[in-house]
Amino acid sequence: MTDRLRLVTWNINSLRLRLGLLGRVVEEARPDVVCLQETKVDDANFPMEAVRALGFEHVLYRGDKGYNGVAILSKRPIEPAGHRFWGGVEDARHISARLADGMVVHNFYVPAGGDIPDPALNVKFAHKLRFLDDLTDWGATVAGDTTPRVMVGDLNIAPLETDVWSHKQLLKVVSHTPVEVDKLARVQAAGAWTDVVRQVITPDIKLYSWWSYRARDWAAADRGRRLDHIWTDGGLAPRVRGASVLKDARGWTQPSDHVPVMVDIDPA
DNA sequence: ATGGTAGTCTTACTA
Repeated sequence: MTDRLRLVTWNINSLRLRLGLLGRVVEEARPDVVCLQETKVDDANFPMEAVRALGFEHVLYRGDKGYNGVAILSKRPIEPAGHRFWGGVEDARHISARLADGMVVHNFYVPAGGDIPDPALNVKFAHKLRFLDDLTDWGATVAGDTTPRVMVGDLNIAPLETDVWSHKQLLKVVSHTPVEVDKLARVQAAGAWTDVVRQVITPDIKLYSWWSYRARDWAAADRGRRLDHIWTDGGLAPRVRGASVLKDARGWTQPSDHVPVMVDIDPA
């Protein structure tokens, strides 16, 4: 019998620059597992000693020099559960880990997709759409699996009207366009995923996990989007006891533009 | 109002 698992996902926007803020998240939230995106560090320079000093003895990471990069930090033993490339581009946007009870955690950093929401004019948007199609194909292969599955990360899509500050004003803005929202729904359906954050914080409530650096006053404008997600398979979803978004982290000194999102999962 | 800010491979690229 193990204790309840506390899982955090956070686009940290440079791990090395924000080791101190990671320490603050760890101190305040006491997570057992932390999934990071945009670590922006290649594997040779991963700050393993600093991460270990925060209490994470079990760490998996894959990075690119200066861009992308994902990591799974764990206080409990984990083993690698595979990784691959998505959408035909070889960058570090996926890593997965298996815990001792068999639960597999997949950590994703979906491409932001650039500014123009047209795959014919914007190769970054085309890559984002192909990435989502690959996630759908993959989901179909794991949907029947009885292994407890968790999928987290910066999916760079805000699917619900209450996931954005203005549904109408963002319909043509990459992250909330109908083509992306439709494709994310296909990913979710194919993999039989449950959005467990919205299971706890119901869709009638506005909820954001990202606020642009470009606002004069991010809190006053509050023009946020919910880009960071935690999904589980249907069997695991009833074991999710709580979900929260650590909005305060956006107001810390030299913050990431994303804030941590967290759930607690009961043992089987 | 087609800007604005932040981080890194820094005078260019990504987000």
